[in-house]
Amino acid sequence: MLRVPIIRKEYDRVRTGLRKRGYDDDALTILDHVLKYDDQRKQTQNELDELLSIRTQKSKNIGALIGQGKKEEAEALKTEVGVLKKSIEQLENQLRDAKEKLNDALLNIPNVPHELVPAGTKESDNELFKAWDGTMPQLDESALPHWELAKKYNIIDFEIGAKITGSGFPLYRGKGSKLQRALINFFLEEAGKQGYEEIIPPLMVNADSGMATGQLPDKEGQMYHVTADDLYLIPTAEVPITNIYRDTILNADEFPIKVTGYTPCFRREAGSYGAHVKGLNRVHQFDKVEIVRIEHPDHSYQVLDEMLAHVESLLQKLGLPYRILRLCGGDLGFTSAITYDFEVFSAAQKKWLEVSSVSNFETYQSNRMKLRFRNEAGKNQLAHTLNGSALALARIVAALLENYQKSDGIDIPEVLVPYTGFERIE
RNA sequence: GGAGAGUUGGCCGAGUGGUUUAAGGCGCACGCCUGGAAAGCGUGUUUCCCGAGAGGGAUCAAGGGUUCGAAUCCCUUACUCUCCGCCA
Repeated sequence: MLRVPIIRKEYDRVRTGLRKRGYDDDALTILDHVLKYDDQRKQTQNELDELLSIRTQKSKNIGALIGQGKKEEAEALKTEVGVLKKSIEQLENQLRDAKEKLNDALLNIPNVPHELVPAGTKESDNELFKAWDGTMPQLDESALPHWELAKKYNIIDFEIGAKITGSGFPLYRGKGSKLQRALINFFLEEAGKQGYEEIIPPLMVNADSGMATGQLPDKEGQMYHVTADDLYLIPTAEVPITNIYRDTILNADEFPIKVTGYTPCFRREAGSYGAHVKGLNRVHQFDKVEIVRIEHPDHSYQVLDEMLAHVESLLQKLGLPYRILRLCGGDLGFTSAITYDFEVFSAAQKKWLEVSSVSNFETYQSNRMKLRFRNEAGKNQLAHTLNGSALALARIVAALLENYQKSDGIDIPEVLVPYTGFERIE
C-alpha cells in the first residue's frame, strides 16, 4: 500500500496518478481521510506515550518503596496510578480505532500509476506498445478453433472435466497432456538459463499472504476460499513466491533476487460468460510459469525491461504472433505501478489472447509485506517487487493448436520437440 | 485425531511479578594494540512510532486478561518438536 509520508509530501502527484485510474474529486477524498486519520493516530499516540511514561515511572517507585518497607506510601501511589488506568485504556481504544480506520483507508487506495501509464478506463485506452510486424499464419477455410481440434485429436476433454469438477476445469489427455508438460519444462528451463532459481511453492496460502501481495481484500471474490481451514487457492504463483520475502530485511548484496516457479492457478472468474469462456480462453484452473524479481529501486525499471525481453523471446521461439500493450490506468491491476500485457494471435478464432502480464509494483507490495533491504546509508528501505507470466499455458496451447494446424494434424514447434518427444499431433 | 514439551535479539542461550538498562556467549561493525595479521582489550549492534535534537513510547510467536507494575501468572490461536493413532 502507499506510505502515508508519500501521500503527504507528494499529494499532487498521487492525485494526478489516481485520476488516471478514473478517480474523480469525490473518490480522491480518501486521501484526505488518510491524512486526517494519521493526524489522529499521531496525536493519540503522543498522549498515550506520555501517560505510559508516567505509569512506568510511578510503578518503579512503588517497587522501590515496597523494597524499603514503606507500605503506606506505596499504597497511596498505587491509588494514584490506578487513576491513570482509565485514561490509558481510553486512549488505547482511540488509538486502535484510528489505526484501524487509517489501515482500512490505505488498503483501499491502489498504487499510483507510473508516468508512462496512459489515462483511461476502457480496453481501447490501452496503448499498443509493440505491434506485430511479422506475417500472420495463413489458415485454410476449413481451419478449426482449438476446442474443435481438441476434440478431433482427443487431447483435451472439456466435458469430462466438467463432469469431474465443473465447467472451466479441462482435462488434458495423451499428447495434450504431454504438450502441457513440455511447455512447463520449456518455460522453466528458459527461466533457469536466465538465472532464475526454480521453486515449487505451496498451492494454498493464508490470508496474510493474500493481503501482502494485494489479492486481499481487493479480489476476495476471485479466489477459491477453503473455509474449513481459512486458506486460499493461489490465483498465481506470484502470491506464494513473493511472500517468501515477507517480513524480511535483505542485504543490498543479495540483489538480484530472481525466482521462478510452475504452479496451477485457480480463479473463480465470477461474472464471466459467453464466447470469452469458450474452450481454453478463460478457465478456472490453468498452468503457469511465473517469474518474480525483488530489486533495488534504482534498478527495477531496467529489470522490467529484462523481463519483457525474456517473455518476448519465449513467444519468438514458439513462433507465435504477439503484440505488447501498455495498460491504461483503468485496466491496471490494483497493486501495479505499470503493467505490460502480452497477447498472442489465435488464428482460427482471429482473436488476441492475453498470455502474460509483466508488472512493476514498486514499493506497493513491499510496504504491505514489510520487505526491506539495508541501503548504502545503512537505513532500511523498501525494495521493489516485480513479476510476470512466462508464460500462462492454457491460451498458449490454444494459439499453438490453432496456428500450427494442418488438414491432417498439428505440428509441434521445433523448439518444443525435445520436450514433447513427438513432432505432430495426429 | 490424542497426549506432552516448547517458541526470548542476526544466531545460541539465561531469565517463575519490581532494586533505572533482557545476563552471558557467538557473529558482525568500528577503534586501540601490531611492520602486517591473529589473539587480546574497548565501544557499538532488534525492529517500529513520535521528535530538529535531547528524549519518550512500543516490541520476548500473535491476540486478549489479571496487576500499581508482566518475558514471567491466566485464557485463546498459530507454529515447532517428541510419543501414540491414521496414512501416500
